[in-house]
Amino acid sequence: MVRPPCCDKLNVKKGLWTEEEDAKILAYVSKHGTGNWTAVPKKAGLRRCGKSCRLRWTNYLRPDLKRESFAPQEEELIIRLHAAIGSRWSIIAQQLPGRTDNDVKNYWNTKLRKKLSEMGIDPVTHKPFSQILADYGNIGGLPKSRTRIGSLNRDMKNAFLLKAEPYPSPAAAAEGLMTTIASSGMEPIQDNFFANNSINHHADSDSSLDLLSQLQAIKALVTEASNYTGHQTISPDQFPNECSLSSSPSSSTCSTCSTAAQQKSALAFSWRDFLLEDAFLPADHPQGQEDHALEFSSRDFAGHQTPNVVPQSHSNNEISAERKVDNNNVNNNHNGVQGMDSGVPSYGFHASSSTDDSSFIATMLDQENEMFSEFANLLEDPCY
DNA sequence: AAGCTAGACAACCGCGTTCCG
DNA sequence: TCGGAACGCGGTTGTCTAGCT
Repeated sequence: MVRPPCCDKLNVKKGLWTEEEDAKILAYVSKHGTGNWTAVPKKAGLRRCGKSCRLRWTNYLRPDLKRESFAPQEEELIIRLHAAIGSRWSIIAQQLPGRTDNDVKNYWNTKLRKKLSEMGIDPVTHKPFSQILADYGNIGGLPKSRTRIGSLNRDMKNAFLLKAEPYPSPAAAAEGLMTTIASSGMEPIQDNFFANNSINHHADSDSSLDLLSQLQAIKALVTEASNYTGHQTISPDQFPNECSLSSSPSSSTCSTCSTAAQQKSALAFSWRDFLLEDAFLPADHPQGQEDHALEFSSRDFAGHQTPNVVPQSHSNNEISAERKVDNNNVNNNHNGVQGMDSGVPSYGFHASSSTDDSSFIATMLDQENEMFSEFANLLEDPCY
């Protein structure tokens, strides 16, 4: 690959940025503004690639960046958006004021992916692992993708072979996340979006959604979020660490929530709330009746509000210290989502106690190995 | 106390898209 | 219309640090 001209010099510095370099970037931007990043290194007196300068500014130095840890509601929104549009981190980040795509991506890779895996849900497809394995039995219509299978392997490993499981059981893990959902008061994604749009989404939902559909998904989800926060976009102030659906005053004033949606209580959450609706849902499982207004264009997103965040100046250490506080807030909210199994399709997977795990894992892995050997040729991806 | 490991996050890389002459 | 430069994005890697043995 041909390096960009700005990076063509052998003496371009790489690696972590120093405070001096940061100061130069800040001084330059405050004086000249952003843009023409290729000229920045020279004008700012930096031995850095312009691309690196832009990245440093975008991901770290920008004054409107939020430094605090992700709130449960932000977490929830990320999960839902990821379920809707996949790893379009920049789009997801746009719905999280003060967060960069890099932030969201890192948070997903380090926290959320693992959390879903521990719940027995494939973070790529948002389906239970057991169901994906079952899909292999009907492999005829399955797209060949080593990536997805690799992900499955990796995430199943996370889910079942962790040496120290943070949760006493998958059910507890699920409960922790479900409680997060309950506190956010949001609706299941498939009810509010997929079920109401004639989008043919399959296991590989990422590729089956066109841009407009993705934007619609975001719109619906963000609208949902704002219904509970009472604001158009989500700002830091709108994310209390703890909240309950029942006490959310704005839930009754929502303009786009359907009656059916409003009738849902916090106790109505189920496993499938985290899954993409698909053809495998039991026939007797009626989809949501909500009919969210989705008549808008992609322009709706162009006017995304810029967050009004007070500029902050943090050192790396400060940020690290702040972020380390976060995790406790995420799972400490076990405020009584009971009856996880009520109304929950099992998909052949049962959140089990630890005593059942070994046999369950063995069964799953045996099944996986069997299918891999049987369909090895199909699983070969010629692209690699 | 030293070494090891895993988690968190910053930064880089490669590629696709957009812009502009 | 075309080609090069700039920009933006997503995946991946590197580095630092805290916790554990």
